[in-house]
Amino acid sequence: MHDVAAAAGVSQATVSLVLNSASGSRFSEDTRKRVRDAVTQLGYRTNAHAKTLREGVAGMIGFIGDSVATTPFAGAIIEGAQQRAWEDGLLLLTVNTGGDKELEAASLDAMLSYRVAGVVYAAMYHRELDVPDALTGVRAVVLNSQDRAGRVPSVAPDEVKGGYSATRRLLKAGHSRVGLINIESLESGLPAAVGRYDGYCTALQEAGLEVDPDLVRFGTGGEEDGYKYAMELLTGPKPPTAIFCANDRGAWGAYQAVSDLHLSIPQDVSIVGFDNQATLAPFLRPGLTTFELPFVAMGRRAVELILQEAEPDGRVELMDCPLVERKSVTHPKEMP
Amino acid sequence: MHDVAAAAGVSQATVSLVLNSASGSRFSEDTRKRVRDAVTQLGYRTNAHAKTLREGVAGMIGFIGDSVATTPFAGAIIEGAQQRAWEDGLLLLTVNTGGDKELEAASLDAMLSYRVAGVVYAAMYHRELDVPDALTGVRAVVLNSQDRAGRVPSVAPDEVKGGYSATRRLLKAGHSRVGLINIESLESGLPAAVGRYDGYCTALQEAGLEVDPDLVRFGTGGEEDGYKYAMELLTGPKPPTAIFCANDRGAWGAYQAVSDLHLSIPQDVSIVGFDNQATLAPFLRPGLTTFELPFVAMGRRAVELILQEAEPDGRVELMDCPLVERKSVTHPKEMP
DNA sequence: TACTCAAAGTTATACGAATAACCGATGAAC
DNA sequence: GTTCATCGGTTATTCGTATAACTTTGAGTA
Repeated sequence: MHDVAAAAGVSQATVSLVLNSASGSRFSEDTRKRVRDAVTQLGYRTNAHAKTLREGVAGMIGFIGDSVATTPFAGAIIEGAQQRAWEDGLLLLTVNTGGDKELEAASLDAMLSYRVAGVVYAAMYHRELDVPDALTGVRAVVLNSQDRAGRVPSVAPDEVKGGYSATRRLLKAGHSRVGLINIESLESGLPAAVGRYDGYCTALQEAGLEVDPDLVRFGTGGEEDGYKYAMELLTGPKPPTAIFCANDRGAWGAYQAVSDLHLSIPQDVSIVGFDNQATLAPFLRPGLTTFELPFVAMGRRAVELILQEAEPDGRVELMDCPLVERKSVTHPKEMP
Repeated sequence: MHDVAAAAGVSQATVSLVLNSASGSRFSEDTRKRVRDAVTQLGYRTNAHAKTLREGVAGMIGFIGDSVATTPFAGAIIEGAQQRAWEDGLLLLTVNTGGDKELEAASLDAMLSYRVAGVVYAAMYHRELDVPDALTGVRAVVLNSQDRAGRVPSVAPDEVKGGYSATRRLLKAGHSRVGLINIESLESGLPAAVGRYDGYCTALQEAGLEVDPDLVRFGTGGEEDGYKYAMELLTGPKPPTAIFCANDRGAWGAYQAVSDLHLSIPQDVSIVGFDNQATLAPFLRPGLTTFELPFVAMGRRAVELILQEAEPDGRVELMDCPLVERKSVTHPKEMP
């Protein structure tokens, strides 16, 4: 900047003021032009560190993920966070810890050394977690999970509503025997498993139907469980006419079971998935009707909370999972 | 740091020297203890910007990707880059441009303002690209692609060797009629399509076999093409006993075709894929033998090139695609 | 006793930008 | 003819750290 000042024949302060002050009338047009010319000619670029040093806080937001970068469907979470950050001219300083607590602490430390405006602490899957102590000193948001201690605000998908909507989708099509293949046991405490089950029950009860334990299965989220339990349900005494698979991988297994039974989707059995897994759901035949985890929206929202002036509390903000309509749902056979 | 100095009853310089100097014998043990106590008591954390300001270059590396974060199988590329960077204590400043050239230029500018130690310019898929001008002023590496102008060094998968190895794998199993379902036409110029085809031809010729155009198909990379062309090849006059699908999605389609023809993999036809797509290849039945794009290794290598002292040239560094052995290959039927 | 040397610190400065406070010249108002 | 505002800048200082160069003290040595 001194070089620019010298080249333009003005003082360093003038350069700074010309480049930054919004109210442009402070200096003569001639001077401003000389400054700008010198800038382009010298290829001058401002030093963000000097600026940060003076201003106290950097134009960066820290993003710590456990395995977000390597988890296919969660990469979008970074995308959303980064989009929103950039709208305010901020960059993202990202670290993928792979679950390594030591790396987590060390990199968080490094981020704080860079005086980031805040830290997004993102998890690969929705759960309750303990945030590192150092996080409580900064503006922080837990993403796709919730702080067990309830001190840090968080943004997470609304699993209950998701399970409710998925079940509603099938009920609305006319089904009254709706199976559920869940991704985990309720004892696991996994919000996705518990919440989607809750939503399922609520939707049924609201429609005046009972929750039939014979129609509910708890697996481990793999497609082999989807296969096994779909097989069980469909070959049972009173088979369901529709199945809500609490994840797309399970739905894939269910597709294979339906195929092996020489039945068709959706004519013989309707299926709704969950996750809208990009590499799977659109490519199944027929395309899988499913619900999307709002990764981009959640990433955006988390950054937004950091940018907000308001003092954060430990509130959990739940976001809707939108329906992605494809071809795997229709009305049951017996209904004309 | 001044506060720490005051609390410890020493000068700021002493604090700095105590905290940073490796040769510890400069100060008395007593003083050093007082300094360290003051640091922990005050919760002092060094200001990286001040440090950078003095030293000229930041402990950060810029990472610009077109859609890397949202492309499922390429997230690993960030992972690798970040791992390697962290080994030298550096953080990654990441931006996902989504192909937006304006955003790309602006964010690159911001990165340079932060005096990053270098910039990794990563592409979602392997191609030839034009790097932004501003990149030539910094230490930069093109990742998963190549600089058309040849000025910036790059790291990319060795497609030719990949195609060669895949074909070899089938030849070694005893097949002599090996089909190829490619992901794109040769005219597309797509390195993955051209390279894998080259490797395929080389392997055949090396084995004394001719490249039979009737056994080669060019699709667009979707599973529907895999289905269609596998169907064509297998119902043709002289069907292949093995097919090399130049991507896993195509292989998935081929699986479906084989199933529809009431044939079995690998008994009736062996299949080799490419990409080792995490959400697909391990879950097909039987598991798909395929080749892995070395994303983590490439990410690591790119950062390594930036960290290296050596003055970079425009060299293209090709990295091996390792074989991931599963269950979709065996010897042909007629061979006992 | 005078001199050297090591130990244990301290002082001063630079990095690059932002900005509060100041300053000189010109023209208008009273 | 003095005052006073305005224009168009400049000077000086601050942020937090690293480090070259210097100082002080005390012990050892010739």
